[in-house]
Amino acid sequence: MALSPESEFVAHVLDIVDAIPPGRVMTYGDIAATLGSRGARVVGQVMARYGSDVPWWRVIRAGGHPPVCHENRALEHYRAEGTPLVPASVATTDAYRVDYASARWSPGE
DNA sequence: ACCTTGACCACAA
DNA sequence: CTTGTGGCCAAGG
Repeated sequence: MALSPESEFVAHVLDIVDAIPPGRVMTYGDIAATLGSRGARVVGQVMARYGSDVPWWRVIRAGGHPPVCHENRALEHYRAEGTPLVPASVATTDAYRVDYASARWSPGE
């Protein structure tokens, strides 16, 4: 449910994600802000439904970690593209996290 | 017009 | 670190 394939929102989101260069990432919130909306969740839903055709691994959450159920797949892409990663400490449940401070990208850069 | 669902975000304890 | 709470937006029922 939610979001029609013809929606401008979907087209815009996919366009932005597709424009993210290798080794760079954006957060759902940043994409939403770029769209002029604060609907970070809507962006997530677009990814969930239409992300199959787009480099979704370059879209991460605000904390620097990829989608909860896709961290393993995303990691392979990150290694292949040379995305700056930060190895997590042994005491944390997170296997890794993206160096968001260095890898964050803005459209038109 | 109201309620439910989400690959979310930020803050507080 | 973990939970909880509230807020955000779009579409379906």
